Amino acid sequence: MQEPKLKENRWNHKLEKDILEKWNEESNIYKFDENADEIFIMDTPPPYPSGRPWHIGAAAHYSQIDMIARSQRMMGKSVMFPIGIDRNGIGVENYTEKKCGVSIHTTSRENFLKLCKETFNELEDEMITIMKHLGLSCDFKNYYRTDSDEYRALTQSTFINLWKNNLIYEDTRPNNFCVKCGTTIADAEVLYDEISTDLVYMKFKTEEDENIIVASTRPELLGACQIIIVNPKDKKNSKFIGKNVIIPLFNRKVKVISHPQAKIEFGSGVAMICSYGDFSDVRLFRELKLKEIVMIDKRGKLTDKACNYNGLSVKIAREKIIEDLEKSELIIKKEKIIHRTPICERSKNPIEIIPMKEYYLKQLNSIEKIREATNKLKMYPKNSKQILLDWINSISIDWPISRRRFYATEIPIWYCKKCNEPHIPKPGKYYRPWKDNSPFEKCNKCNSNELIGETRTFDTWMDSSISALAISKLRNNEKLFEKTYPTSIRTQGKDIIRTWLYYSMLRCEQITKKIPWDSAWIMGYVVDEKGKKMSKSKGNVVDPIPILDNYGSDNFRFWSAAEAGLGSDFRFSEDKLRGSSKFMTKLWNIARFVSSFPQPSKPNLTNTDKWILNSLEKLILVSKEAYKEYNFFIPANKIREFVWNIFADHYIEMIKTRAYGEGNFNKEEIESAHYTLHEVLRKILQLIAPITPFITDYVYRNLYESKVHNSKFENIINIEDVSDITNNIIEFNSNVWNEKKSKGISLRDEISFQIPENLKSYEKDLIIMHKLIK
RNA sequence: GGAUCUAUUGUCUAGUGGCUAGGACGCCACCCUUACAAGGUGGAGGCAGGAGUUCAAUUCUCCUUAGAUUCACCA
Repeated sequence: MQEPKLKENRWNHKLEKDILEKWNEESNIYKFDENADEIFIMDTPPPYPSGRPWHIGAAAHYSQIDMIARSQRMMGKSVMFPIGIDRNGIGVENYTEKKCGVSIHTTSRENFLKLCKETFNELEDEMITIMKHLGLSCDFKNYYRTDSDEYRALTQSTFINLWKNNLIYEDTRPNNFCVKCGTTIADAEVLYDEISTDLVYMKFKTEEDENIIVASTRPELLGACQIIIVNPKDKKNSKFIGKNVIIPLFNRKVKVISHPQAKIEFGSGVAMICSYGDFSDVRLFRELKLKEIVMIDKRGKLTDKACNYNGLSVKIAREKIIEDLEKSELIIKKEKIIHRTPICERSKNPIEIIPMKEYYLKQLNSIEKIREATNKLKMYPKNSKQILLDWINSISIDWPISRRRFYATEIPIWYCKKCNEPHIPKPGKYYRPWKDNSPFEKCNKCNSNELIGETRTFDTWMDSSISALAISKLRNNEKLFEKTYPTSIRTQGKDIIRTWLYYSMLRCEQITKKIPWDSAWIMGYVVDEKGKKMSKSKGNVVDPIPILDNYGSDNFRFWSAAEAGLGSDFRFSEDKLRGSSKFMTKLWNIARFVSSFPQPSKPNLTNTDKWILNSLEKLILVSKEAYKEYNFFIPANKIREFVWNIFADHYIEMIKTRAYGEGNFNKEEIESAHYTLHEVLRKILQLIAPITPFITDYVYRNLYESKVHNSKFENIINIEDVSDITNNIIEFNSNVWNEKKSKGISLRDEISFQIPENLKSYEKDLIIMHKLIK
C-alpha cells in the first residue's frame, strides 16, 4: 500500500477550470484529420442568440452532442465537430429594438445593423463561454458565423444557382404577414396560440328585407367581404342561398351561396368570406375565383377600401365598427370564444394575411424526393421521423424567402430602373445591393445605365439550411467537400424539425442532388420541474450559468445523460443534479482507493478477479453498442450501476483484505487484486469519458500518465464467461449482511455461515470478507 | 377530428409471457467499517381502469381514462 495519488476525499468541480486551461493548450488532440481511415462529420446546430439567459436545455443539448463526438473518437474515428453561431434574422432584430429602445423603421439601416451586431457579439460571448465551460470538444478556433462575408457569400451563391435553375420566382399572393416585424413570414415560422376573442353576431339584410345573422371574429373586415356561405344541409339558413344580401355600413351587395365549409353548429351557421381573415378565406377566394379587396396594409392599418375606417389600426377599427353597428342596432350578441390564432414565432403578434410581392423558392416539385429521402434517412429515435413526414405532407405552397428586414443576408439582385429587368451577379462574392454599387454597368435588356439594388433580405433559414455545405466547404475546398459530403450526422432539437431539418434537406437536395447526412439525431426538450415547456414568457427558464457554477459540468452532463432516454423530454431538477454529484464523489473515491495500490503487470488471475473483469467486459459491450446508436442514457445508467452496486459494493469489499496484503494470500494473489483494480478503473474511466470528460481526464492523467481522451475503448479478451454468478454473489453477501443484522452483531464480527457449492471458487475472499467461521 | 408516443412506489426511471418487478432521489432504522457519513447495511413503498388471448399477463391484443407531441379545422 502506498499514499493515494488523489488526496482530497471528494471530487472538487472547481478543478474543471484548471482542466479546461490544460485542454486549451492541448486542443490539437481533437483535431480533425481528413485523411484518417474513418471520418465522422457532424452537422451541429449553430445556436441562435435571441436573448438572455441561454436555455438550460441548450446546455444539455450541446453536452450530448459533445458525447456523440467523444464517443465516436473513442471508437476510432476522426471527428469533425464544427461549431458556429447563427447570426441572422428577426429574432435578434426584435431583441435589439427592445434592448436599445430603437425601431427598425425609424433608425438608419446602417445604424441598425451596427446595433444588431453589437447585440450578437455580447450574446455570442455568453454562449461560447458556456459551451467551453461545458467542456465541448468542438473546433472553437475555427468557429463560423452565418453573418460572415464568407458564409453570406455562400448563401447568395446558392441562391444564384437556384435562380439559374429556374427554382426562384417572384409573385404577389396572400401571405402570412407580421405587422410588428413588418415582413412576410413562412408557414414554418407561424405558431398558434389560444387567444380569447369576441365572436360578433351581425344582422345583414337581404334584398327582400329579411334578416340574416352572420357571425364573425373579424368585423373590421366587413368591407372586404365578397361572399357569404351557408351549409347546404342547414335547415334554418338554406332559404337564403342564392339571394343577395347587403353588407351593413358598406352597403354593398354580395351573394349567399351554399358551401360545405360552413359549419351548421358554429356561430349562426352563416359565415362571411373576406380577403383575408384566415387561410380558409384564401382557399375559398382561390376556389371561387373571387376578387380580393386589400383591407389591411403592411403597417397593420386599414386601407382606403375601408372608407370611414381608413388609416385606423386593426384593433381600433374593430372597436369602431362594432360601435357603429351597435348604434344602428345591427349587433345581436357578442360571444367570448377561445380562438386558435396564428401568431408570429418571433414577435408573438397575431398574423395578418396580406398580398405582397415576394420571392419564392419552389419546393412543391421537390417534395416527393424529400419524402423518399426521409424514408431512407436513419433517424434516432425512430419515431421522430413521423414528425418530419407529417410536416412534409402538409406543405401546400412554395416557400416565401424574401423578408423586409435588415440584419440578414441580402438578396443579390439589381433591377434596371427603366425596365425593371432583374440582374443576378456572379457567385462567389458577398453582395449588399442596398448599399454597394451595381456590378452591372448597363441593363442587358434595354441598355439603360441605371440599376437599383434590391433592399430585401432572405429568410434566416436560407442561411442555416446550408450549414452542411458550409462545414464541408462547398465552393471553397472541393477535395474536402468530396470527402466529407454528405456528412455523417445531423444533431438537433425536436422543435426545429419542420424548419432546420426540412429546409436543410430541401436546400441541399436542390443544390447537390443529395441529402446532406446519413442520419439525424433528434433530442427532446428539457422541461421544468412540473413537466411544462420552458419559455421566457412563462418565466420558468433556468439560467445555466449558476447551475454549472454550483454543480460543475461533469455533474450536469452526467445528469443530462442519465435522466431520459433518447428523444424523450426530461425534467430539470436540482435534486437530481445533487444525486448525480454523489456518483462523481463515489467514482472519485474508488479512484482514490485504487490509486493507493501499485500497478503490476498481468499475473495469473484469481477467480474473483476473473469474475469482475468478465462483468466489466459485459458492461463494455453494452455501452459500446449504445454509443453506436448515439444513446447515452444506457451507458450512464449501466456504468453507474456497475461501478456502485457491483464493483464498489461487492468486488472491492471482497478483495479489500487481499489488496492490503493481509490474510493468508500469496504474492501472486495480491498482485492479481492490484492488477484487476487498476484494470477495471482504467476501463471504467475510458468508458464514461465521453459523458464526464473532466473527472476522467484528471484521474487518468494522475494515475496512468496519459490522456483518456486520446485513448480508444478497450475490450477484455480471452476471459471465461461467468456472468451468471453475479447475482449469486450479490445474494450471498446480502444474506450474510442480513444475518448479522438480525443477530444484532457488527459487520466486522465473526459469523458462522455456509458457502453454497457454486461459490466455492470465491471461498477464500468470501471467508475473509465476512469473517466466516466453521 | 387525424397521427405518433406514453402510463411501473412520494418523485424520476429500468425491465420481463412464469423468478421475491431492478435502480436513483426522498423517507425510516441501525452502523465512524484503514476509498467514500456527500458513506455502509437493512427496511417501508409500485405495474392507470376494464375486457380478451393464454396453463400463466406488469409484459401481447382491444376498449376506456389521463397526459405529451404533432398536423388539420375553427366565421
